[in-house]
Amino acid sequence: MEIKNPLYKNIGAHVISSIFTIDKGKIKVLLIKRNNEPFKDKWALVGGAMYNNELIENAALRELKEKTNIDNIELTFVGVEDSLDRSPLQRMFAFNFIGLVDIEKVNLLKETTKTKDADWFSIDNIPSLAYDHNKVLNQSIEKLKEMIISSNILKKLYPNGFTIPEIHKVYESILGVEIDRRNFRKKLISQNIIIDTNETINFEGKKPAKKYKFNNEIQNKKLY
Amino acid sequence: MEIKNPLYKNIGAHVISSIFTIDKGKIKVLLIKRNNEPFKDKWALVGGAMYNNELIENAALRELKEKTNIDNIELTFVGVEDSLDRSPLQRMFAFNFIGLVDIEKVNLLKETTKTKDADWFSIDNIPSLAYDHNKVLNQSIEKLKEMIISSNILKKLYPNGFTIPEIHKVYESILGVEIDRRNFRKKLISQNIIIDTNETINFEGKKPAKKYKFNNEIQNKKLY
DNA sequence: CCAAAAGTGTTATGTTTACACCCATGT
DNA sequence: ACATGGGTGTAAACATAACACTTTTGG
Repeated sequence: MEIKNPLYKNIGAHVISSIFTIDKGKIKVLLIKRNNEPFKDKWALVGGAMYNNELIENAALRELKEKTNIDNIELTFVGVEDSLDRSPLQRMFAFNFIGLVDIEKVNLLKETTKTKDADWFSIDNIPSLAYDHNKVLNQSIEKLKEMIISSNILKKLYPNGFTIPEIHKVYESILGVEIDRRNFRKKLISQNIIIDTNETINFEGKKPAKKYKFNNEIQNKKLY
Repeated sequence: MEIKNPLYKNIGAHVISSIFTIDKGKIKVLLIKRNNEPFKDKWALVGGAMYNNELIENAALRELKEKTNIDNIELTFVGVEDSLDRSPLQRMFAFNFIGLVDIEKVNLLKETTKTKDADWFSIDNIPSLAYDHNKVLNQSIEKLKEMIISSNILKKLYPNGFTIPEIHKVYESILGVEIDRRNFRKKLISQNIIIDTNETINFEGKKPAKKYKFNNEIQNKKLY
């Protein structure tokens, strides 16, 4: 039994991933430069068209691997775009995801048959992107703000530990507010969210800063 | 320019709405009994197939109106189901929504050409449903739990006011925890989330209870 | 020695939790 | 008059917010 009425089919789907990282205390997103029409030579979020025999999230993971070499990543679903004309070829849904990576651990492919470049962009300096990717990225940034208030994210962004001034700066820049240094530190320590490693590293200051790690026993605690 | 590769198309979409209401202090969901194959005579959430020239949310609103006569309702997107075999006919995404209605204001259609019955079911007594609707409903209930901790929901469920014992019971039953009566009341009043209307009505007790209404000046305050 | 960032403590205020008795009404 | 649910207050624990000086290091 097959559906004959064309009103009910002939839709496709894009999968789009906003991959974020922290680079020297600044939040950045991964963009690729397209090598094919449509939008040839435009920067874009990482993604492509889903095959109709694969699951949405698997399609997003496959595209990520093909176009950037990133794998072993957890994706979080953000939402769907469904304007009728968002793609010039036919109606395409866009399923949007967020991923977080440690920039040190990524072995980024700069070129593939479908991409001619790939790079990290500060989220306050994003060029004009292909398709509706600027809109999609804004939604992903909003979602990231919701996610960052949950302590879990520390583990994904800083698997090897972090300093308090470092994450303090990240929280302020993502949330867009000032947070008192002393209260921020006190909260993370008194609520056992982070653990002192007894090492020190240099972040931005002359004076080295203590290195902490995320406490695995605390799951998903709301920070702000 | 048209996409030729069948790998990229021939997908359709269902839109599914879990419509909740409060009936005598109990949370209930609206189900319809199907009148057509597949799943003829099975209970199901309200929904149907999206046309490929309409927006997802509009499709959900249209199906709601057609099958239950409910309109003028705000839908909240919950998520997507995408298993390859969730529909017997062809691959169909399912876009799932939540809606909240005042049971007093609904003029429910019990029968249409596509439905032979419609009724409200307590969420702890749900029959076996068509398609993957049991799974979808469970996800919607989880989302409802997230939504109920935001004060905004009071306005939608109780546009005409409510008593504190009434919503206390609803919060306990949806969240599945006990909440101290005194502290619950104190929180809502001291944080100006609700306003005394100086009327009283009977809920469950012999003694009439004070009627309150949601304070429109407070938006989206987290309760728990 | 000094500039620049890291580290630290106290107080006041607000929020949350725990807990027990009286009140108004219908039967 | 009594059973049923509605209404109320206080104290302790905890969380948040505001605020300024000292320490360590590289240059």
